[in-house]
Amino acid sequence: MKYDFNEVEAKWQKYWAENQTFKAVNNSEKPKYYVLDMFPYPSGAGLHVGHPLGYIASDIYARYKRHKGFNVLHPQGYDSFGLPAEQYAIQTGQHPAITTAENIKTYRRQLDQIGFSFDWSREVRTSDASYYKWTQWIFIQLFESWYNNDSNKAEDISGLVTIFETEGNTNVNAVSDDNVEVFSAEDWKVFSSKKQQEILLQYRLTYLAETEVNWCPVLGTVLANDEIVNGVSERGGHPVIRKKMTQWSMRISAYAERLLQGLNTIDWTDSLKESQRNWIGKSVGASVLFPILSFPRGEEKAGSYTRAGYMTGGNNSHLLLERAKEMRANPTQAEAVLWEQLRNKNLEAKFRQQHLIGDYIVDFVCLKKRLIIEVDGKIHESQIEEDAKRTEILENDYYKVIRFTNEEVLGDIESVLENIKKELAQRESIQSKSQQSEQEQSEQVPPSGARGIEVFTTRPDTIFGVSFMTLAPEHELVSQITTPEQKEAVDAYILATAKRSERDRMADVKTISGVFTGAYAEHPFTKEPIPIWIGDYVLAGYGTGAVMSVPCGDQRDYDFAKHFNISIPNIFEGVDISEEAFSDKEKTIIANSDFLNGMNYKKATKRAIYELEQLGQGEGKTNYRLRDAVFSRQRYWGEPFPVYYVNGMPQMIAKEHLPIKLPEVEKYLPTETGEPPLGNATVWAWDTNTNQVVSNDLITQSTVGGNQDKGIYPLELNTMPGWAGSSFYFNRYMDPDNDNEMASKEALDYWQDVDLYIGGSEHATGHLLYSRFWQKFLFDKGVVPVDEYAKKLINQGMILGTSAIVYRISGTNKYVSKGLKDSYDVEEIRVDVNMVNASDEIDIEALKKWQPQFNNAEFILEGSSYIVGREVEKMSKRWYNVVNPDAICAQYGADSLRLYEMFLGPLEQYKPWNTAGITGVHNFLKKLWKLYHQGENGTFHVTSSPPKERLGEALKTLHKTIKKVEEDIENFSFNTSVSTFMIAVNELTAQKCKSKEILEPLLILISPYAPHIAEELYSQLGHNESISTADFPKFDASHLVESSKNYPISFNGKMRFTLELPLDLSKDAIEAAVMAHEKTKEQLGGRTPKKVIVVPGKIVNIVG
RNA sequence: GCUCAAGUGGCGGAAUUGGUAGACGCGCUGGAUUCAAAAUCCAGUUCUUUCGAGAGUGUGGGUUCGAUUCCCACCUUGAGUACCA
Repeated sequence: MKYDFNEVEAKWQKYWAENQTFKAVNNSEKPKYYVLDMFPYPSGAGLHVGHPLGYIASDIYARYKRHKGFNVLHPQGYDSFGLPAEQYAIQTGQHPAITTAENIKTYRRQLDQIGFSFDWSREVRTSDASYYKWTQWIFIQLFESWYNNDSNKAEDISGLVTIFETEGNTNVNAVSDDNVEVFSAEDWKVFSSKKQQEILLQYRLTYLAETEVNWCPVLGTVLANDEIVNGVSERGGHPVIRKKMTQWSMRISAYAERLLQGLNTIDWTDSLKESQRNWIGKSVGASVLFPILSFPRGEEKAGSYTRAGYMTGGNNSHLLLERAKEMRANPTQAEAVLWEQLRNKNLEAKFRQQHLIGDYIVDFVCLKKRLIIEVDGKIHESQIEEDAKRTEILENDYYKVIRFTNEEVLGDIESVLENIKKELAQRESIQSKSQQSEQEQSEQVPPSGARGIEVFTTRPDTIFGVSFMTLAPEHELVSQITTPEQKEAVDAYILATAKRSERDRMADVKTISGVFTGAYAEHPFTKEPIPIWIGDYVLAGYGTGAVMSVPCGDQRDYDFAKHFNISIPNIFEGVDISEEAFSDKEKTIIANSDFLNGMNYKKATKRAIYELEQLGQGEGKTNYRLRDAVFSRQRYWGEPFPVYYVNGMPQMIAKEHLPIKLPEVEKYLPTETGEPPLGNATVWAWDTNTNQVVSNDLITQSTVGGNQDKGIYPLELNTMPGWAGSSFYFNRYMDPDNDNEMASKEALDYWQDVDLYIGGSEHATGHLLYSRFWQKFLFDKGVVPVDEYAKKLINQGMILGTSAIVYRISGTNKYVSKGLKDSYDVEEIRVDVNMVNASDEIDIEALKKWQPQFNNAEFILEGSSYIVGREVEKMSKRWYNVVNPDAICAQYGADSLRLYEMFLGPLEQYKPWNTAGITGVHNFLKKLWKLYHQGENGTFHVTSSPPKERLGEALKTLHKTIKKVEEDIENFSFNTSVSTFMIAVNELTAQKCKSKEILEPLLILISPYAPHIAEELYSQLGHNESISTADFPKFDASHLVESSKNYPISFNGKMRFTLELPLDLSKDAIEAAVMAHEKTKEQLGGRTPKKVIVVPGKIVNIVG
């Protein structure tokens, strides 16, 4: 009987499908084991031989675990939302759902033919509404949550609202936007609903915010940081620019520390953990506030300012103060007149002139009554709008603003005063809590201004080494602090920086450039003025966009200081800094630093932070590089948001109305007005009465809130990014058909987490980070039972192509064989690898037919054949080096493909594919088959009564194999177990073993790797059940006990000959036996050895 | 630049509590079988060699009786990240 692999494989694939052999149950006496593959995006090109590598490895492990008595969950599905289907739709008009369904069909066929033991009953597709219902649900959960730093977890937003209602937000320790205003419970209660919603958005774990995003004009969408490679889009390599847009974001930064710490609890590869650590980018140090001295050195010293006191200006208060001073000195005529009346407390209220409130200078103010009086001259139209805005902001802060014109004041001062009196009488004394605390706070700030430049540093211990500060050119303070003399130079520099693209700036790191702003900051301890520079080596996007420059301790600062001749004070004991900066923390001893003198890095850091805190000018701080993740995409083929807008504020659709299905559109391109593709949908409005998606015509937006408001509102036009659906699919597999929950509690509690996850390392900072984030969130909310979803993760390496190259003699149609090419001037041309055999000879007839240019070509051969050149590179259509698994399966069978992919090399390694080598494993399978078909004419022949004489040897072979294969699988060393099988089969063949006692367990060992042939031979042995759950053979060490050892005898460490000796010999007896041996004497040539090393059971080494 | 991998025959690769380097397979060489080819089987295959032997795991040092394995320095390749303060 011949090994007809095609027939055998088809037979068993059918059997497995019909019997649902690999269906997992959600409860079992057996222990559970969850083996997961990263589900594929079903691309139009189908699978090439590189794709199944990880699936084969995980399948072997899953099958092995079944043999070991586990209830194994091994599911598969499709990450079926994505760009390529959409781009295909744009080109052809074909609906992405149709393309996707077709591609999935191809994938399924290709996967099936390789014989994977997937439980297809649990298949998920991220683009199915029944699936993305739960993607939408999780989005809503994130929206309804905030991150409480005190409990260190996500909590329900309603709890936050309760806190706001009872005590305002002063004591809330949450992860939120940076610029949240402080308010009291009273404040909160009188805020408009819209304002309340706006505030809550600043706390929610998914929030709508104007953010600077990576916009790709060609793709017409935003991209996440991890979707950009070298400044261009990962897909297609299109340029990417920065652009401000209102987008949904995910507050992943809230989880930065837990994402970092969690890495210590999971068994993932070091390189992958390292990638995530880098991406999170934790740095511990201090934030330090450097007050700004607005004047160049010498003109005015710190401490001589008017106390800012109750003044509440922002970062630029010092400048506004100057301006106010100026205005006070030069009042308009009307202002002067009115001030004359107000200053003398004629109205029994204290007024202040040209006073700073927030970021505004108001003409007159009575702080006690919060009444502001403005006197306007002739105002421009344009200013009316700004004044209105200003009034609104001030009124939000409980000020009342009244305005008079110059004419009114000058013409009829009495009635003006009368008006003011009236207003004063109506205003109660207001001294709100927040105002009080504001006052207290500002009383404590240093005299030189309420604010300054905040920097982040990891080396607060070097603070006495600061000799200048550097701001990013984009820093918001730059324009405010620059002195008139420096303005021109600074503007020119900013312009020059802005012109350079991100890429240029990255590429050119050597050129040192920067400009002095003319302004100075004050050192927190020495109170010395420090010049403030701008330079493009400081990045606006990291930390605060400003650094305290310590040239003696940081090479970039050092280079900058050298270049611009700034002093480089040395604050390190016994260190020479004449050539370069000294950045070693370990050896640091601080000097010339007042109270830090003599301390090491650790001590000095602690002390410096303590002293800064005493001054109120700094604190210990941890900074993370991880940014919040933008969650909106301007695409069609993605999950729609369960969101509609009332008054511009986002509203969530209740869970029971999910899923919100993707609407039909005419065109998949952005609309003419620049809206995302969903802007083309005509039925895309939410009816809050019927809770249905309805026609856009019904939207009554113009009368929102009014009598005509029918409760029908526009839906969100963006869709979710690719990583949304893949961030929880591993949980969904546990209970994929559940329509009421993402997965039932029972299913989640039973399966818990993934025991083994196999996939590519390219997802290190994308999918693998986002999914950990969602898992932790779901854990906080009590949805899932564990906060890390994958215990162990292995990255399979990539299988590379081996391109074939022919050499055309330049300017001719002649092609020269590889060995002769050096005598000619040639061009390399890649040709289809499928025409090349194992000896690198190309099939010339096939080549002639392959492309017309070869039709009449002339070939200069080596001997009788044309040898091609080889190049290892990524498998890709453009290199003609793609090998299709369909062809391999047809020619050699799935078992051969599986074995060969494993045999190529270690799983994690990148390795080239060369189809030629597959004959080796294919021959092995044929030999294996033969081992069971040694009867007449190759009929099946296995005996259950063992021939005594050879069974001992066969048992040794078997148990050696059991031991090795078991170790190999546990260590994911699949390549070596294939070798082990070959050795076993070679040995058993040599032994002419026909015994069932040996050949049956052997099949179980092989079955995870080559399941089809194993099933077939197993059934021929008389079994009616699938081999898949047969018990894994038990290793018995007693079969491997040896009585003697073939000792290698080495001289000075070089092995010269071997000597067979009994294992129970003593050290001395071994030495005696070796020394007595003829060859030993020969080697020594009469010399006496200095020393003889005997390691019983291992080696003998003779020195001398 | 930094971080993490990795460097072994013509090729993919094996071997690490330090103990016979090159398992297994491809390719190649020779032979058997065949009219011939395919297929199959057998033998050989790290390099050099004066056939005694000598050298050899990226390079140079070191530790050791003994190093592919441990230590130091360097080179090369791949991956990630990048003026991260």
